[in-house]
Amino acid sequence: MEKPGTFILEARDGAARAATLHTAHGIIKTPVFMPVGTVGSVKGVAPDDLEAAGAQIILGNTYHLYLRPGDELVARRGGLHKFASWNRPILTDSGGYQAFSLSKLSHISEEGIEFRSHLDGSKHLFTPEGVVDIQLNLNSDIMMMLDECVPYGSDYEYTKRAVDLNFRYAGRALEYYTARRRGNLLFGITQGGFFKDQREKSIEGLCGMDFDGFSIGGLSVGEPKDEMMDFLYHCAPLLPQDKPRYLMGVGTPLDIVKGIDAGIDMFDCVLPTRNARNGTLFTSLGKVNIKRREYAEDDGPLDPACPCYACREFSRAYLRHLYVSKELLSYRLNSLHNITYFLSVARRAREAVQTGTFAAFKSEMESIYSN
RNA sequence: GGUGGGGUUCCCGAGUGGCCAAAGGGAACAGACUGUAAAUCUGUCGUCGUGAGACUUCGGUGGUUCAAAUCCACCCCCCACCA
Repeated sequence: MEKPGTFILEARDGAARAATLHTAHGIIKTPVFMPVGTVGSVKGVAPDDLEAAGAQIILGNTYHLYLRPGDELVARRGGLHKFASWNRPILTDSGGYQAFSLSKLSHISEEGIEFRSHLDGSKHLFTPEGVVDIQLNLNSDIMMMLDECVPYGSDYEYTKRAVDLNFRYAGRALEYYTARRRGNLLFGITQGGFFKDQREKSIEGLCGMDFDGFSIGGLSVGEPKDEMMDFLYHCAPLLPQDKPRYLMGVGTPLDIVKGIDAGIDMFDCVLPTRNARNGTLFTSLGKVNIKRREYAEDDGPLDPACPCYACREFSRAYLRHLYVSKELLSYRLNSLHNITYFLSVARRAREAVQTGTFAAFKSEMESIYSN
């Protein structure tokens, strides 16, 4: 077994890549989609569901797990893998995104990000160093640096200041971790808002540092889709070729395929699980709002091309009934399906890259989600 | 038979003279959701009309009034208690 962090590029098709990333809990085949399990649980499904769906790696969140149940408590339980009974790789986000999504409860300074807990209002300071410690306690395979996610609409001065601060956060996180390095990987997060020169500066600065991988943060934060794609295609090629590239928080099935097209290897998004709970299912035939009346007497499977338990065993009519009735099984089956589908999109993309048919796969996905 | 309470738009339920096509909730029908404070949120929800607006509606009938879901009379149902 290669040492954690080993990244092997296996195939390329245009800018799209197929690779393997070695971690302490196993090998990740990319492109990969990573289901989000913020508090140490992918909402609605159990680890055996995730394995059945083909999940290689899941996310956890530093901010949430630090607040509850506490990273030290998790450490005493033997780390997040053992605590949550998930033996495959885990990536933890740093909490930087929460400074953005919980901006009314947070304050960003040179020292770090101060939060008021959304649970009880208590104050907490996250520093680049402290966030590494928390993630070491969780023992995540891939740790993310504390970053400042620049909100859409921020002006140039604000963005520039954030990019500079982000650069200093990166240096502190890396220096701190290097002094106590174990088998965990630490990824840098590039920012830059919606100014290309700031994006370029952030990438140039971070990628000069010895991170194990690099991500693009701060996209899909409310900007128009065209703008997101413009920045994605501009930034992805600027990231190092020989390290994993991670597009944070993105996206729809088509976004993911376009991300791969731009040269991204890793994706995470709450969309498959959140939308599953809200009745929107992604299928090989496009988006299905399972609550719609038209499915009330539809005896066919949700997605005839999907091998998941929900599609194998149940009809659209039954899935609609479960959703409308707010049955707990609805959340599980819908989540299981969407996760299975997202994972299959990444897996098919990988196969397409390996066989040199990625362009055809991409246009197939574009036609499915054209409307 | 007596006394008291009640019948409101698909359901529950506010409303006791004009600001009422009628609060609120539910149901129904659509839509949103992108490093999860989200099993959440938004819209529509009498009919016709793009719209202004017009028309119909608060158990029934008749009446009072400029104006009635709201007041009066009678009638029809329902509930509780007493005989």
